Amino acid sequence: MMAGEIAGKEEEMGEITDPGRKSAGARRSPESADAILDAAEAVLVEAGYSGFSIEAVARRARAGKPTIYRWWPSKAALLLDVYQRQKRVDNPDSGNLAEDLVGFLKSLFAHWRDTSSGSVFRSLIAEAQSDEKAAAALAEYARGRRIHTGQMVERAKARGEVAADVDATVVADLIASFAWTHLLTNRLDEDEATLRRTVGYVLKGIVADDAGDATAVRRRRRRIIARPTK
Amino acid sequence: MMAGEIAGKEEEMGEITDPGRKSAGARRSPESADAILDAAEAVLVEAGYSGFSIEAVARRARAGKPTIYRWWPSKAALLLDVYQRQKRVDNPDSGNLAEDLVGFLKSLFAHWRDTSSGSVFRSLIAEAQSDEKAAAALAEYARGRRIHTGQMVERAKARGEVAADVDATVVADLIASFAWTHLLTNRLDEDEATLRRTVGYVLKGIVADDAGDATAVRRRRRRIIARPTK
DNA sequence: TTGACGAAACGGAACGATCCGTTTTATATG
DNA sequence: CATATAAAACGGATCGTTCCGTTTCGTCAA
Repeated sequence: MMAGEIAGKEEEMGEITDPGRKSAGARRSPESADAILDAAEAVLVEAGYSGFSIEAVARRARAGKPTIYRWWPSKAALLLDVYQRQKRVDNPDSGNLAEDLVGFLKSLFAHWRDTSSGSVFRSLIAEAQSDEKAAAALAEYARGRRIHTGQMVERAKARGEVAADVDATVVADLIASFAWTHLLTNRLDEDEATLRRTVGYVLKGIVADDAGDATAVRRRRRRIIARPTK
Repeated sequence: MMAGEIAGKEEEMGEITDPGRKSAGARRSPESADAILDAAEAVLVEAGYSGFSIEAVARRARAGKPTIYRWWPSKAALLLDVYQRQKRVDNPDSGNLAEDLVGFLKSLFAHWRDTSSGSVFRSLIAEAQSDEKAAAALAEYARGRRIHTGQMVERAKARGEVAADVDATVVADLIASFAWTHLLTNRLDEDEATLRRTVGYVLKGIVADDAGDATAVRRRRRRIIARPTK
């Protein structure tokens, strides 16, 4: 589309005013792009986020800095592309939401821990605190993931496992928040019992069963209270 | 007392035409420490995290860089002290956990949004991704806050509002995680309805009331499933 | 078809600015 | 005298940009 528009404009200019020859020139090198992305990942793995710089990536990739800046305006943009090219964690679909959510967290933590994706993503979050464009891109990405993760909840709603008025993206936000802070605070080795307990609290709540009349009244009114305001 | 002393000194210094502080001589200067912490906060507010540097803080505080490095080994350490000197958000104690948690989130979001503390804390989280000491300090701080926030849940347990076997720090972790990601993704303006809904999901869960026998059985077994494994 | 041409991309080098963490210098104070 | 301080300076690193020579590509004329 964009390239086609530019080509069209060039032809118009050629007909109207200037018989000069116009070449499209050299093409971008996919090999260079891949080498830069590979190098970015390698530098992050080997030198950590504090050792990550465009200079280091350029050196590692045997690429010119202007080449990197031509395609990626910032460190954050580069990190985002590195993260985007990495494999995504799938949503389990076991027919049971607790199993799905626990399985999802376990897979996500293992993925973040065992590959470079954890380092990439936490670096990206850090960059987003000082780079507005990165912050916008991260917010957009997070929005998409909330919808995707929320599909597990939507399926549970369709199965009648979860109340019909539950907002799946709010639940997904809770689960993702829990994962993010675990990543940011070096807790990707959380034990499964805690994951199960946490998921259990979200699914079944924490209110007491036998607290007495006050709680019983509260439970009878639960539907009303939880009714959406929008 | 302190402010009065400084005010007097400013008048004296104005007369002398020298804006610098008096040296405390062969003693540590509390004035310098305060000036540095004040400057750190001001630089962060005015220039954002991307404009925050030890160089800028030194310039602003009219302090030598060695002086800063003598007391704070890193940007993160400085940011942590800036955050620690700021007012803490109190735990509401209304006798109702939902109100307490919603009130807590509202206060925390407002605090982070309306003062520099939000900028400080998110910068600190970002620093913790590249500085191991900062990461350890942040983890320690987060641990303390989980216990503190968990007191709202402990009180609810004592009231019989929350099941006795609920781990208060896990609940606090969920709430804090939700807050952290809101801070990191520029969502401190979240509407109260969403806060209430989120807190509601944690307190009362999201499972369906009338899903049929499967859910009823699950509810009868809930106590067993939620039994702690440790 | 071949060769020349101009445009664009490339890697490497260099640039001026800024910051880093450290050392040096001059001054003030106990 | 010993110590802390602010200011200045230091060598090194990175930033984002410009410059340079070379390569690649599409176009055109012979």
